[in-house]
Amino acid sequence: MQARGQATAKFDPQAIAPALLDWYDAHARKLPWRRLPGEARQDPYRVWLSEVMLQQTTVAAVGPYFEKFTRLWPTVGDLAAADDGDVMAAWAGLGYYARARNLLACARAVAAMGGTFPDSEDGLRALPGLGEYTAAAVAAIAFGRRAVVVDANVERVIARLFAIDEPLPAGKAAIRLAAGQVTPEERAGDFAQAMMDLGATVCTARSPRCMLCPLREHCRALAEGAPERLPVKAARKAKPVRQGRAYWIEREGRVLLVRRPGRGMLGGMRALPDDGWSARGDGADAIGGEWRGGGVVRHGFTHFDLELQLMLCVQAEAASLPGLNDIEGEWWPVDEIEAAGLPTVFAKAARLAIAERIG
DNA sequence: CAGTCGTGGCT
DNA sequence: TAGCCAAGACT
Repeated sequence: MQARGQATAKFDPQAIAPALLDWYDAHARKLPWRRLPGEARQDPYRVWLSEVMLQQTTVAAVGPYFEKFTRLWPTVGDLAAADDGDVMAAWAGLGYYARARNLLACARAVAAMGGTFPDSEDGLRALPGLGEYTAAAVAAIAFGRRAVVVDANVERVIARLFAIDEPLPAGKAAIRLAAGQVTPEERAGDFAQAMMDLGATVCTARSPRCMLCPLREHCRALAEGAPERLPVKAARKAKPVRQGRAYWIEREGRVLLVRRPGRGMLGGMRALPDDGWSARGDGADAIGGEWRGGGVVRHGFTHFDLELQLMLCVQAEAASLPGLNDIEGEWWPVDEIEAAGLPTVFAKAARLAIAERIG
């Protein structure tokens, strides 16, 4: 069964960290939130901010947002003092908006503690938006703590190294145990980042580049011949398609925008009025006036696909629209719609509306 | 445990 | 193309 001639005899958990750290010293990705050459340790604020942004989000997507946030709010105290709407608008397009709400709550909690982040895993874990992963990551990367950092990259690398084929999420316990066995006492932060670099560039989900892997001699899954098979994951449920309507109500070059409730789908974000496709309604569907269809926006969310029918009401005067006064909103200049901070689904709808109202 | 919660890129 | 996937947290 040793089709590729890899020696399982070399399987040695103690050899993994040194080999990986050597590889990291030579191949670490240079990322904006990593310490600069000569810096002993990374700024906890920047580590925390990047880790929250990177939750379920790619490095490429995070880059511009990290630059924007650190430019607008260089310290956790600056962020704590920021206006909620400004922060939500700055987050627009990055997704999972509960992260932005928790980000502000966390910044304010830290500010209330004197502006200094807790330096222990337990202390960090108690902050809003920091779960098991993020608390461990910040503790290790920013504070040099020996913490076992397990994200999807680490799960994949460990599942392959140890040939753990118990399906996730049930297999997380075994993976975490194994991760603890290979996490070094020193340089735990570098080790965590090395595991994630390896997972992102070499030990990838689809077609792992095992020929380039510094741990190939230590990998049971490779020795068994099919590393891409791991980790095993439970099948996903099919996504339903939901229908909805959004309303573009414009007069004198301004469009009516609303603020969505503070929790739930797109919570806290600026938006177009809609008919309740996301379990809410703002009354716009009851407005009388001259409406015309403006095309359909298709947008995929995590657990459903949306077909959003855009409705346009451009030339009517506000006073002539029965029911409009029932909506709490703001008239936003259409020319500056990019600055409104709309989530992507509504940004798509706005682009379509602007194209439609011209043609 | 299982559902909720975005988005863009890759295969 | 359609599905899969990503530095998860929260309820």
